[in-house]
Amino acid sequence: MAVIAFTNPSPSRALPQGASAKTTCDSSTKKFDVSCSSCNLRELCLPTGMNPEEMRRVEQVVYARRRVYRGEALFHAGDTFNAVYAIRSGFFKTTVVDGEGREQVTGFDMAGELLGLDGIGAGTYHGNAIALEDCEACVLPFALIENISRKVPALQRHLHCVLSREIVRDHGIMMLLGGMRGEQRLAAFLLNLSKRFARRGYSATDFHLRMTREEIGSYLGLKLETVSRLFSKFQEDGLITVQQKHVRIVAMEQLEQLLGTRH
Amino acid sequence: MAVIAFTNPSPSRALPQGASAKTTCDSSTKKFDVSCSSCNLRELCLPTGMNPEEMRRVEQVVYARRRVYRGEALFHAGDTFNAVYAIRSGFFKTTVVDGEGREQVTGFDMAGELLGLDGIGAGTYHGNAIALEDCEACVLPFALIENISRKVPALQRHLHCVLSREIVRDHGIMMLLGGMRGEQRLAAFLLNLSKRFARRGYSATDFHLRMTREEIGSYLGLKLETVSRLFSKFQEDGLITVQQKHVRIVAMEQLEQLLGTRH
DNA sequence: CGACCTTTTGAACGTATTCAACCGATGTGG
DNA sequence: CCACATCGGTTGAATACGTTCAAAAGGTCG
Repeated sequence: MAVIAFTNPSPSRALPQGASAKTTCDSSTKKFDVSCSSCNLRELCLPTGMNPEEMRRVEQVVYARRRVYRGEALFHAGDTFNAVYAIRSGFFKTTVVDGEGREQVTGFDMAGELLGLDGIGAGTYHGNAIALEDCEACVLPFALIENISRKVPALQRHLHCVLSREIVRDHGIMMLLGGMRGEQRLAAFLLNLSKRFARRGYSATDFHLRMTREEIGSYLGLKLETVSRLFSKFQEDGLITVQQKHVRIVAMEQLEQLLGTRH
Repeated sequence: MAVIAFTNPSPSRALPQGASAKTTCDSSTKKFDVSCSSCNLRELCLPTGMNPEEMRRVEQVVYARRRVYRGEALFHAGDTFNAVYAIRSGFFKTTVVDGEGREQVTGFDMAGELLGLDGIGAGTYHGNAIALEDCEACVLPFALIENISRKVPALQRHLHCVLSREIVRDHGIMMLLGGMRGEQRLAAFLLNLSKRFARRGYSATDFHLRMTREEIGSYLGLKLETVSRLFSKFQEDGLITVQQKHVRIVAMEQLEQLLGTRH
């Protein structure tokens, strides 16, 4: 039923018919029985307060699931944009590469978050989404989202909120990169991860970093050596303990205070 | 006719009836005869390829115009979100302020660009929009945009593109802040301004900066003294000439090459 | 004209980078 | 199963870049 998505009912200029094959015929992409209503990421992905009929329609948006193994890309910059992806499990990084080949990590994304929104405007994805561990994602053909959101205002609103929040999130990162010292950047990063893990039912104080020091550095506008030094310093100062990729936040309060200090 | 906007036909959760007064009764806000079709910013603001009937509906979105004098705010962070604004004339800066009172400039905006998209998600604006000179903006009540975009797919698509492009723009700034040296940041800034002025029919090489060194610095993650020094250096190197706020790009090529050099 | 704001420039300082060496964990092939 | 190669991480020392503090000049506006 969901296949009608690819007859592309929207008047969009950037979603050629033929291109859908790329997303749908991928060997790792599988159709399945949709049941967003029973998905435990429901409250992260979906609008609230829909009636059963609306819920039924919104579930049509989820066309398939896709497995992505560690190191593989969910999509690359320049790929034709057909769908956005909702992460079901696993951990991604998103990156952009500029004309000179400089790569920058723009985000780390976990279950319940949406990837690919940067592709709507140009018809091709602007950045890359790379799996940092084995992942599973729901494929949401964007033409279908647009189509159904015309009929289900709750979905329309939800989409707009998600897009807007992405902008707000980016502003937060700009603030971090533009105005904070290394210490504060790393503190902000750890606290942000902590909050998001907690929201998903994991420990807020004890977690496993899935990205390298270099990736953290790229995200925070620091070199990997600097990140490493800061981790060591935080440990010496009794704020955290680190062993390789395992981090434990020992003094959450003080970590938060770090953000408050001027320069 | 456009007044129906404020009967708020959408099921949105964040647009209380009463709040509309704030936007509409402002002394500087005036109703007027809409004519997007004859506006010379048409191709910047509007979707292309609409039929006359669609055009008529989309024009309903423009509820009023608002004058904002230099130094005044179009909106402040925390204000109730009701509308996004299309800049008709003038120059704005957008800023965000974090919990500790640190302010960061997130963008400089000129004619044809949209402000306020950061307010959709939370129902209140996330940042401030301050006029850097006397400005005029079209008031586009967001409930109305959502309503009409349900019926005019071209508008829906346009909105999504605008939101997505804003995300892409922010990623560009993150890249700039995260991975470039001061020199490159300022070069990127000047080239970006140049392109946008050119697009609007102004000189690409000769323009007037409407923001202070401090605002440029905040935007670029540099201190005002550094910005000043970089301007001087660029002048010594024969890339530009500067006198206060007037900039002339002398060697566009070399300025572009600056972006290409590693660190 | 005078007060104030913005900009420029200098000198000392501090933070993060660079280069380099080393360690530890992981994974592969003999 | 161990040796070896590789990758990621840590740490040190020298350096570079941008900041900070300070002073003064140039503009702008009442």
